[in-house]
Amino acid sequence: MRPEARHAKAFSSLPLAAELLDNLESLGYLAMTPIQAASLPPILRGQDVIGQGKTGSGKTAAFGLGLLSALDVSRFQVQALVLCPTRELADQVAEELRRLARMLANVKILALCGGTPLGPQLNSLSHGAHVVVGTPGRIEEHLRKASLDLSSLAVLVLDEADRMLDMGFQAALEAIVAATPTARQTLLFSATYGDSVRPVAERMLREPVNVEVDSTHDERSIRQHFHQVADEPGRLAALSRLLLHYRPESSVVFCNTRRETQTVADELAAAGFSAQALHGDLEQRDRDQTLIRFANKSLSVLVATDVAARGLDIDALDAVFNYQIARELEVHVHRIGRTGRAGASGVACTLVTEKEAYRLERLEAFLGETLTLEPLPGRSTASREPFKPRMATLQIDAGKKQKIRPGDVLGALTNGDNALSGDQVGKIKVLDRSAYVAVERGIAQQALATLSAGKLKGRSCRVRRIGR
DNA sequence: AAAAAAC
Repeated sequence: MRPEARHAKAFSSLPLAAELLDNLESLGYLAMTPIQAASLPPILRGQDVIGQGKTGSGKTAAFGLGLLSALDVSRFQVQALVLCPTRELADQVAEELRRLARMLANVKILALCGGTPLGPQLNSLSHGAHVVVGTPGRIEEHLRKASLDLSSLAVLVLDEADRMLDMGFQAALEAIVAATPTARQTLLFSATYGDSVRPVAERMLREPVNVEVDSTHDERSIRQHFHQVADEPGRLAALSRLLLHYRPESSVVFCNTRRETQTVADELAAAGFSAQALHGDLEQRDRDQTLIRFANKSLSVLVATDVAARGLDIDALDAVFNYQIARELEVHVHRIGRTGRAGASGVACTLVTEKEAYRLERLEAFLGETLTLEPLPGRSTASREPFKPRMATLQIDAGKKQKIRPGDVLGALTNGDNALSGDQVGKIKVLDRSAYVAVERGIAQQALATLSAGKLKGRSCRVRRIGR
């Protein structure tokens, strides 16, 4: 047991249903994290809460347990809505809520995001749901079509609340909030809150309780380095040198534009790195597949816009590289928070040109630390090879491990996730070095997410890399 | 001023 866990409070001290407590125990959630211990009592009393806690501090379970406790499962109406700023985050939150709700009978949790066909969503909605997790655009569209009824909503959650409250989401958010009862409970959660969001937040909430736990990242677990580069070609050379020096198995490179993300990913791939781009211009199925390959460790370097800055929960991310320094200071905090999660150590390197020096100064003031430019590490990277992911193994039911190769078809499995209906069947096929559920009856996308989460109708299914 | 999010 970790020393700080000694005085931590147990979930059993809260007025939670026995099914929830049993499930928490089976999930290995022993004690509450600080943000859970501070926010759950007011949440369970029905109060509005503005929660602030560093990335990976357990915010999802905090509001998740709150909203699940507020459900009346016998009423088949949408009683809780969670809004997220990216589709990937919404999917991840829905998955975590399903994990938390596992032992509650018949709780229906639906993810509604753009980039996926409307038809299946309309069909699912017609069968009813208790909890909806989604992105603003698609939720607004369902409201316009009257396919989603929020008049019985009891709990509204804004995840990554400061992003949800900024200008770009304003119109959609207002339309959605207007469709909910004013008597609802409203919960805001984020690692950062810019100054501009406070007044907007105050208007949405009623006498909110402010819960704040260690506002930013854990400085001890993330080593930050700043390196000066002369010009744009110098940036790419510096990045490739850093990748050869640290040789991270999994790392994210953040760029400030989609275009640059694509260029850098292409250049790295041409130089022999296992790199792919992730940004909002890509098809959703490409975004999903890239993230799954990254999680499976068949892809080593993810070159991304800030679509991946928040929430993205990939464990064992060794390093974050900022190709440019982020435009917003809060975003920098979210980006580097992708590494060093759950106590693991991580490194965050930021490339800075002379022109961007003023951003470094602002960051210094924001973080309240002295940030010094260091020379690039690793004098002798010339002879080093880029990190290459190896062959993967597939393990089903903790049984015999199977080696998998590109093109292999491993057989059929029934998918038991409650997001899918009936007897939809997918074949596990291997593309590249990652396991993949082949397209059959158009369910590939959801089946993919389920496979990577390790759930296939009672079977535990895990994709691992061999060696090292 | 860029990114995200709707077809």
